[in-house]
Amino acid sequence: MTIQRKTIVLEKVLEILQHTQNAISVSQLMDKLETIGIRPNKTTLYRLLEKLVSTTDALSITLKNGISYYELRQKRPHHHHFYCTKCDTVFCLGSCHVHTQKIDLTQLLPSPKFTVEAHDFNLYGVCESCR
Amino acid sequence: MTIQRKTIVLEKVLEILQHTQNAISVSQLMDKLETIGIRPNKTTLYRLLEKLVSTTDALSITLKNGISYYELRQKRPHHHHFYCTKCDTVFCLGSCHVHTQKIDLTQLLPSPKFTVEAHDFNLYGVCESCR
DNA sequence: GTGCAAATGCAAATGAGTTGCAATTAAAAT
DNA sequence: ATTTTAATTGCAACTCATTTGCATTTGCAC
Ligand SMILES: [Mn+2]
Ligand SMILES: [Mn+2]
Ligand SMILES: [Zn+2]
Ligand SMILES: [Zn+2]
Repeated sequence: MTIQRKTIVLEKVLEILQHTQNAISVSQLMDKLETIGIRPNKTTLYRLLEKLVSTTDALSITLKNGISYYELRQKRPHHHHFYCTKCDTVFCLGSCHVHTQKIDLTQLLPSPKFTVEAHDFNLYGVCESCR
Repeated sequence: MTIQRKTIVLEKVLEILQHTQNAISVSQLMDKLETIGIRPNKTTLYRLLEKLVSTTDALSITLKNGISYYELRQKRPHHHHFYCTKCDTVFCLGSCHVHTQKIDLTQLLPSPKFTVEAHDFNLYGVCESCR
């Protein structure tokens, strides 16, 4: 373990992740970087995001379109997402209802001997500006 | 629209889908077909499943591993799934808590003007027999 | 039997994501 | 300041589920 090198790409990616309300995909990220004149190699970008996830600075969610979207953990506690099928934007939702409403997942299981390690919950539909 | 042809593959696939408790992937389906001596072309299988889905006889769920799992609609009303990360089995869960507990999704949205068309909810963990 | 749409098979393409490996580069050690 | 070392980058090739094009086969209707 040594000190992680500072890079322009890392800085800009963090900046973009900080300033967006949404979770974003690699291709959306590449597009945003392109608008500020940065065209990173996609392997580099995947590796950077993988590192952010492994250090728990970021998390990724994967939707049923098979695409992963990334966001910084620091921004919000555990919550879920809304995917707009028109504009492909992934909006963050309010606090997870499973936790706020203390929903007992055990009673949904085929057997109480199942161990639940994670859950995901996604809404699909059309966002305000796409209506 | 004409009458759909009967085929051995279709019959056997329906039979397998009928008799399993779980939602199954194309590769799991091919494995099961192979044990009864049927080795269908994978394109054919994909097309068959796509047809079952388009006629609403079946539905597919896609998990964060990027793989789609299929099941017959007639078997159960709307519900969600548990994915065992050890054996890759997708178990069907009890009735959807969003409906049974009348959870108001609107309050989770960034704005009430969002239109929710669908939701999915998946549990990930270890099943009874894999513990 | 003939005609025709449905079904099938094969190879090639797709597309997100990954991997191997060689080339760069920044930081640490000298 | 120069060398050493390890992190970072880029490129091409690869993976793997799924899709597509296209030519061939097969049931069903007449
Ligand atoms: Mn979020
Ligand atoms: Mn099910
Ligand atoms: Zn949650
Ligand atoms: Zn539900």
